[in-house]
Amino acid sequence: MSESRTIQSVARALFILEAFSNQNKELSVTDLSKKLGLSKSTAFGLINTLAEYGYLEQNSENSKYRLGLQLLKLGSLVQMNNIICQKARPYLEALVSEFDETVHLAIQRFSVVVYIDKIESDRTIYIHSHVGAENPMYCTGVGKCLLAYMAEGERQRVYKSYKTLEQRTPKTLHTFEQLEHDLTLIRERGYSLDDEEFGLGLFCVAAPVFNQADQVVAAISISGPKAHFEADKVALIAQRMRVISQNLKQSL
Amino acid sequence: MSESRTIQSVARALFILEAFSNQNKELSVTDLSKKLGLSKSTAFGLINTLAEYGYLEQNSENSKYRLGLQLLKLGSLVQMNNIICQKARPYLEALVSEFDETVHLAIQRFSVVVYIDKIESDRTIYIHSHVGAENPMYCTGVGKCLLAYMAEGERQRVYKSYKTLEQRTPKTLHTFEQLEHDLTLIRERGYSLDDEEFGLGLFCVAAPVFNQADQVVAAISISGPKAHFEADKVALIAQRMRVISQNLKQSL
DNA sequence: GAACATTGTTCTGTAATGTCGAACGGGGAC
DNA sequence: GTCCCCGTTCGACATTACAGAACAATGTTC
Repeated sequence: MSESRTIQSVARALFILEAFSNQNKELSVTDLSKKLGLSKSTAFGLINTLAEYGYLEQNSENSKYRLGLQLLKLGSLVQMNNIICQKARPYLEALVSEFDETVHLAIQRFSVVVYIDKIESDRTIYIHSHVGAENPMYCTGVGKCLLAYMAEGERQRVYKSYKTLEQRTPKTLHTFEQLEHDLTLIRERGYSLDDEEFGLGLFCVAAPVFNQADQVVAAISISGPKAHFEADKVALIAQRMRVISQNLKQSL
Repeated sequence: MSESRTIQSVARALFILEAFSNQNKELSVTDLSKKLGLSKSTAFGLINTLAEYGYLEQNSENSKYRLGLQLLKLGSLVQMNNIICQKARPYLEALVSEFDETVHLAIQRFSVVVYIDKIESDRTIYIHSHVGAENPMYCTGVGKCLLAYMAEGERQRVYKSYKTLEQRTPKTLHTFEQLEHDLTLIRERGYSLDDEEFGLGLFCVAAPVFNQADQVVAAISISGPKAHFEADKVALIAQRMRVISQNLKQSL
């Protein structure tokens, strides 16, 4: 839309926040000024403002900055305000306690999925997703679910945004024909499977979440090491998922 | 410190984010411009910038704005980067599953406690705290724990920031003598109790979390309806808490 | 159904504001 | 002690964000 009226200093401040990551937990003024191509004093002004209001915090030992607690507050506010999160939480908890695998709740945003809730199982270690993280749609359980049930026109727009379907593993569906075929399958049985398409050794069962108008608004998934997912267990999970999907529809 | 170099437009943008709350999930441009005393066009520019980068989202139905998913991402990043959260999580989970009451992890920030993690029990409904939320120190289990073990000088500074100790319930410790007495008690037994001091019907057991240098860095608590906390159960909880406190010290 | 009110959004001139470069001051490393 | 590097402050310039009015698009009222 109107990228016209974006306020420079605000945008720069937001870039500063986004410069932080798991790899860069702490950044100095000079780090940030280089990263954004700003003068040190400009960066300092922005950083100082963010710090003043709790969006950044300064480590008193090395005087570097890290993300502040204010973001925790706002982040959890987002989650609480999200009606889908609220309604789905109990079902996610039930899934974890029944199957002891990590569960996710995800929604679509542009051409990717965003995880909006997650409960980890104790016994899985190698899923390093997190709330707020983004992943491609074509190779994840939740993503394929959302693709399968979204409006045709919108799916085409998502497709356009993919130049190619990067083959993350040998099993990744990397042509649009394969993908479309899988989506049909998903619609037929009401749930999606990700059999090492996103990562080797990773298995995932996902199901769509509809609102009362029958539009997909989210997807839930349960994922873990492939070894844990024998055929009959998958069938059981799928059945549970379908029930959850139906129950959730009533309340959305 | 230097409140001097705060950049106006950035500060205003942050105020916009902070205008949202549980009561105000969605706000319009005019709402926000009035709330901040800005012209509509100024507010629009700021809002538009925030929306551009995912910090706000526009509801396509009523064209109002709400907090965006980018905040979810950053918020969860804060939590992940926080070493205390990471280390304490498993213990919190163990507490929930053993006692089936809501647990919190909190740290001090200026003169208040901030909850940095929380796991809810199914059976409690009336604790409406949330991650990122702030509460006073003198009348909460975690707050008193932190007060009890912090450096004398810092405690005095916190005291100074309290004009009076607002008596939230008849049981709230509302004089500094009462409070100091309780803090001594806490140090003696190694845990704190909040017996309807914060809210009627609410009981809470909390314990300090130390780093290896023996400084309090956080506190954990388990809280719920007073009726659930009989004397022998409290004793058991306190014992568990002490063990957790010791174990955590090793890893911090 | 037309007049109205109210909203989000665009436009434009103005001056306040954010920007940069340079300089300051403090803390380690050697 | 001397160096270097970093966070922080200063000052001058012009870029940038600001307010107010105008516009377009909704929804409301009679």
